[in-house]
Amino acid sequence: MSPEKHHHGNLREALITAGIELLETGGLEALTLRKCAAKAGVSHAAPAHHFNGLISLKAAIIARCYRMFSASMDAKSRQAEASPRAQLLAICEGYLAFSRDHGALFQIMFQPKPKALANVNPQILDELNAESSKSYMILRTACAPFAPVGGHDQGTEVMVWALVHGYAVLFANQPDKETPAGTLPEFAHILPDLPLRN
Amino acid sequence: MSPEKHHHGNLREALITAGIELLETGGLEALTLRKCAAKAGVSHAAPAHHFNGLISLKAAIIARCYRMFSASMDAKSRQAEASPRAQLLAICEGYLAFSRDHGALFQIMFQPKPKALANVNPQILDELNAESSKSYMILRTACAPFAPVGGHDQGTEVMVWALVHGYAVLFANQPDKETPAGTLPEFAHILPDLPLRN
DNA sequence: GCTCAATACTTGACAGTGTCAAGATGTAAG
DNA sequence: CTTACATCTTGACACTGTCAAGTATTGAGC
Repeated sequence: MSPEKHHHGNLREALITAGIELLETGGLEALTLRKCAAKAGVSHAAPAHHFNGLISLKAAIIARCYRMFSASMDAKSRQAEASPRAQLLAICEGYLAFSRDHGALFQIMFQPKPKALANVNPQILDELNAESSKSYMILRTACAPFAPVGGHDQGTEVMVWALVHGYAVLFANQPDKETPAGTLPEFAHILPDLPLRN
Repeated sequence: MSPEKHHHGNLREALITAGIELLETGGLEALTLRKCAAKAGVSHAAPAHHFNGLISLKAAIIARCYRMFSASMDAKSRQAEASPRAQLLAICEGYLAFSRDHGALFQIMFQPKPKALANVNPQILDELNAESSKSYMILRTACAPFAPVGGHDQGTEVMVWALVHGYAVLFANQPDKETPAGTLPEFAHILPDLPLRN
């Protein structure tokens, strides 16, 4: 149970940290099992004893990314005033700030993970689902004060999520890319006016 | 200039077609230079004479994908009535239908392509930009009848694009994934009411 | 018809990648 | 001390993209 167990200490966390560093500095395709192992100072096959292949390491990395993601939204939320609209905008600004400041992390989080996810350790998968649910709950809570869009229970959160995620993917996440013609409106200008409940 | 030039004929187009087939059947990571070459019946190094590396083949594939993408939106547009709202919804339905029916193509189209794009043949890059601009113009035309959202010139098209793209990425493109809690509202229900110009 | 240069393709190699099998090494319990 | 076990290393394999060198086909000039 002690953190200093064997040769290395806690290799598991070191590999996740190494992976995030690789992503931040080199982008999506810089993430490699062997480079993570080298960065952690172990041999190329060492990770296999902690992660069920590359896909499992990715899942563990993504789980930690979701924690940073939630923190980014929470931080903006705390800085904003308490009105529902200000809170919702703050959540979205946290969403967009993360996609801007941690582009590669944002990409791997929402990159479609194919059937390969079936091979990952159930414990890691559970943690991943828990963290992503937590992030979603932040958005959902910020949407709760507003009347349901389109008369559908999940209408507001689906609309806001799609809007902010599309904005992030198309514009915020790609620093160079501008709107095909002209300047880009700020997100606050394209978020529709949402009437409050009741 | 004749289409039957050398051993193979027009290997260039055959490689693009092979790549699209690989994507459709095996997903993003099934696309491989060597598999494309094998599918076209040539040796593994043959593509190098037509494409400046894998990234150039990808760019050429994406250009063809944009053509299919535009066709999908155009088809829905022609089936719909002429009212601005019906036309805009039809364009979006074409957008979503493509993301559903050609998930891997949709993914590679909007996958963030890193600095590597600098290495692709300028001619291929021009074609890619031309095709993606054509697709964007379809959306822009459908947005034109509506008053600018947020008082910004590009407000409407940016809002609609972000909304439909986010919806596609988060829901339509991932067949299994449902909204985290409950059922998913249809896109028509989350597209806000947009007042016409003037 | 022949020569010759250019184009299209093949073969072979190299450094990477993920993954597996087998062995070595340290840890901890009996 | 011994034994079982978790951890890590070494080595191999197939696969990837890319490069260098060689071969074959095409087409133009004469």
